Amino acid sequence: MRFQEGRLNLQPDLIDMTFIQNIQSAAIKSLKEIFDEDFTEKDFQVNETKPEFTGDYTIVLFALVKTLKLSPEKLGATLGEYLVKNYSDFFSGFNVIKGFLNLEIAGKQLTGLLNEHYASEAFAKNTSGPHKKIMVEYSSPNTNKPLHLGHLRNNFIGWSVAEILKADGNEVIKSSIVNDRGIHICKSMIAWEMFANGATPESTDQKGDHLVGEYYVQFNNEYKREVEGLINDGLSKEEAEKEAPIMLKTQQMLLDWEQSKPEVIDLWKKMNSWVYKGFDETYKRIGCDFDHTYYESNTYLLGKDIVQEGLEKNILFKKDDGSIWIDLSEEKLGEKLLLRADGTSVYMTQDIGLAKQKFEEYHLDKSIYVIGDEQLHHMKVLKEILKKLGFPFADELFHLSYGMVELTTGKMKSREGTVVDADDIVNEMIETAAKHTEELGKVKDFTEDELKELYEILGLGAMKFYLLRVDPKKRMIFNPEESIDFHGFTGPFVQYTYARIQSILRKIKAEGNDINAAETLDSNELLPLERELIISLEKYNNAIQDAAKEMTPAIIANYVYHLAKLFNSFYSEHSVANAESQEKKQLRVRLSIMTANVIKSALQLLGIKVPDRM
RNA sequence: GGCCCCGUAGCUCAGUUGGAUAGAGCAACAGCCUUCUAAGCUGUGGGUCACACGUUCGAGUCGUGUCGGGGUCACCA
Repeated sequence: MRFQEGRLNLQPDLIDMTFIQNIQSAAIKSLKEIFDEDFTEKDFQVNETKPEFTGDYTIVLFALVKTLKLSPEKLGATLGEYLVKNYSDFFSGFNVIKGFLNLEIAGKQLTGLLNEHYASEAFAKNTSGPHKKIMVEYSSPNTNKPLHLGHLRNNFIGWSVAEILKADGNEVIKSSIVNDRGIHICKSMIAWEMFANGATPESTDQKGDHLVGEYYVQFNNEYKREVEGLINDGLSKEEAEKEAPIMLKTQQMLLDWEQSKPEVIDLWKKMNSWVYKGFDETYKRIGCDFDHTYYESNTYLLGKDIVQEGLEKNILFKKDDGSIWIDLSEEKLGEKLLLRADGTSVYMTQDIGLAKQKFEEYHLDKSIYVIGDEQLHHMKVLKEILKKLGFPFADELFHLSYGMVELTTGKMKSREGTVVDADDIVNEMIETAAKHTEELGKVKDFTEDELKELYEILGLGAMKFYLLRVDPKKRMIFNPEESIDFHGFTGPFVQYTYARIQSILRKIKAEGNDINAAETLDSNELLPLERELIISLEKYNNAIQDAAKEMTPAIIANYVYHLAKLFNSFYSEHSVANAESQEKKQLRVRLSIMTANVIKSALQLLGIKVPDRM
């Protein structure tokens, strides 16, 4: 955020910063001038002032007291006076309570911020930023079953983190690796051959991913049945699991696939295409997109040459049976197999190859993997192997791990069919949105299409906000019995605030006012809620930076909720259209426009759209 | 068993590099629509921040230990 030059008598290098950064800089400079002591921003804290005290920002003095050998009260008074005197355009007052120096930001500074930024839709987005090239891999589905609630969390987090990193000034490539081969894919194929009688998405009027998923479940039912039968015939559990005919058939199919047997490849292509079509529909609906899609069927042989090289350099070693390993016992990660005795590769081998390919293809500075936390160990090992193999990019791999979504009734398991299906839950949310909207009856003049669009905006808004407001790394519990709320700390709450602001602006325009009148406001007298709102708007910048640094959309969700909440208080307390004076009206119009812009922008980072009416 | 993560109000979650009397929403209760949309606003009740010790001016936050929950330690992906 920029302060207007000339308005603020800070040094030129202090201009391009947030309020907090400005306060830190001003304090450091003042301390140097008063006491001739050098401090950095890490030596003391600048916080927001707690509501029960007067002031906007607070400098915590305790840490400075030791060095300066002054009482906190004396230091606070000295520094406060100096700051207000020398930065009079920025600070209008101060008070000291115990070790806390509370500072008030000058009203002029706040109205100045409004004047400059209220109409900017790109407010707080970083355009001069680090410009790092970052790949965010997310979603990465299996083609043997439809997406469920856990995948939605992954998709929303991945998409949103990518957008947040863009807003923080980086170039971002969204990618996905489709897990389209392997024994699990063959399971659905075998079951389809055995039980489907040629059923297709068209013949059953079903989404392709759902159809294929059904046969994956059916495989497991049949497998279980066969194993039980064999155990009854006297086989041990292990033997039965190995000998079950359906499993033997599946393993044969995997071999046939690897040898490109035409009828297997044809079936594989056919069933995969059904799934892709289904996925595309879901992705489109939930607003996910990818700049590049990798397919495991193309990448599963990657990494073999790297392993050979590693062997030649003695970084890896060969066991008597010919299998190739890496020794990570120094890192307390044990030994890890990289190539089987028969020369075929494992999951890790491919990940090594793909990591390298990504960095080389895109010249990345950083590669982020949005993957569930059950793979923390795998990703740790991957990173360590790459490091040992001498790849400099190893340090730039980042596993953005997120916790499982669990149900109140227990874990979701695709194999057992105990999942909350992604399409189902999205449909439910949209239906709920429709129900609420109809009950309230505020948009009776909407056309069918307008209503449909509104329901999608609200239903998906509720859904996305619900999954994104929680810190990704924490696992979360979902109660399928209770539908996701539309009141309180929710997407629709924030969307509602936006819609109400649009309503205000419509009214003011309808009265013949120009809401973009060019005159500059110079009011120094702001009411408490007006002050709080501007200060809250200013913090959007911090929210983006923090969210990008921590890679968590939850920071944006919390920020925008608090902003909306604050605006709602302001809304019920003060009138915009019937403000006490023309000047107040102008101020509040700008405040409303800027709030709406920031809400729209922040929700956009979460993949949530805003309605003009609801 | 080894390693990793988590434990904050009845429930779901915030709580910035340690800072002032730990905050929201839901649920409960009480108010507020003749005034820009009540999907809203205002208020009340609700806490041994799992437990113990330690570090220090100060600990929900850092350290050690204990208890409880989860994950992982595949020639699966």
